[in-house]
Amino acid sequence: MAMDRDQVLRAAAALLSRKSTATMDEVAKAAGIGRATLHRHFAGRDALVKALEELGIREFEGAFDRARLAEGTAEEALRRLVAETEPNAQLLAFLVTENQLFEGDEVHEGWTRLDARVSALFKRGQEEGDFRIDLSLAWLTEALYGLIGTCAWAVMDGRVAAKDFQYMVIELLLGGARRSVEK
Amino acid sequence: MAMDRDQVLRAAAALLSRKSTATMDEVAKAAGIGRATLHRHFAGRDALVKALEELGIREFEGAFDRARLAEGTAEEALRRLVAETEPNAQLLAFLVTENQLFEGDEVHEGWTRLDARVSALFKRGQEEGDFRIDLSLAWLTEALYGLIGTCAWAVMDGRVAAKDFQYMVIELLLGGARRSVEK
DNA sequence: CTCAAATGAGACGTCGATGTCTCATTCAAT
DNA sequence: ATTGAATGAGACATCGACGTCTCATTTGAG
Repeated sequence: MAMDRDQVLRAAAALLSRKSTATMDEVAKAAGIGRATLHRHFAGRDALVKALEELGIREFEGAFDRARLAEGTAEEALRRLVAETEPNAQLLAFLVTENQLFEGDEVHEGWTRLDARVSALFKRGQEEGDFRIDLSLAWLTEALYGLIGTCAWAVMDGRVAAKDFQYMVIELLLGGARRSVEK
Repeated sequence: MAMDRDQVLRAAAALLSRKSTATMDEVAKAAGIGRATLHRHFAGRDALVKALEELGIREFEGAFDRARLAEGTAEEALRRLVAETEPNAQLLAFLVTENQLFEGDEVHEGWTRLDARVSALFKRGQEEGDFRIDLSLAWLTEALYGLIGTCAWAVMDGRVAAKDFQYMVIELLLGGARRSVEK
């Protein structure tokens, strides 16, 4: 069975999101190709992870574009963003935890761009009076990634229904657990 | 230099929380003991991780006890819980991501107990009208762990100030990012 | 159909981490 | 001071994953 390089990447992403220590052999099996062919596409494990990172960045830049973060209220934009992000939530979870390992290494420039876009969205929300100003932009950004990743894991483990993903992430992120009076 | 078994465990926890792929040799160095001695304490890497898991469970059971989850409002109890959890937030982050790897293996019974206590706290909050009922108990529990771990990482990376840890976690978890009218 | 390119399966050799072992040294209790 | 236990350093074999290579087979374009 022959697969496009992108299809291989997506299969690898699906596997590695669940089992980040999976062997190259397991990745090849999961992609339905031979290990040799996998090595023909990606020089090694590092190259594979780097390619996954770039796939993720591509996907999320696309998702950010589709979410039209500048339109409507910041809250509406954030809702669209979570919705657009859902298909790649597992990949995000993988990349976020993977990035924890890179200590000294410089962070991929693409992440900086994405962080800046998220941060700008939260900033707009704060300036327009929709979001709290006592939570730092950096923390709101991290919390968004964290909640998406956490919920992706919870869905994988069956603790949260897949259909509830968007609702759970966005409602907790926006409204929190406290029951407010006007609700 | 001789170290107590528990001191070794804490040193290992501190290292592995930041670099989960650290070598047994690195762990030994970090603990200030020889690799042979490390092996005398823990049969192997698996045994070390299992011991770390049990240390974590012990610590968190203690933290839960000190937080007196049954007293006061659920919100107050949750605030105390986050405060008591902070010293071991890195360990929690490590164990949560590590647990993602155990696929078929059964989950440690201690986690089930802890999950039940957190879940019961959120349930109490829902029944007393303090917490929203449209967010499932399982999700609230996962989100608590996720936000603690995410914030622990953010602090390690310097994106969030250590002194803000409790505030950022509890405020986002309870109130969310939205600016509500009565605040 | 023909043939060149790509693939899959497997056989290597390499390397790093692991786990065991030995032995000299240190530590602590007596 | 003496002695037995614990430790640190290092040697050693093992094992798993990796990366490269070969070769028979398949694929696909002409």
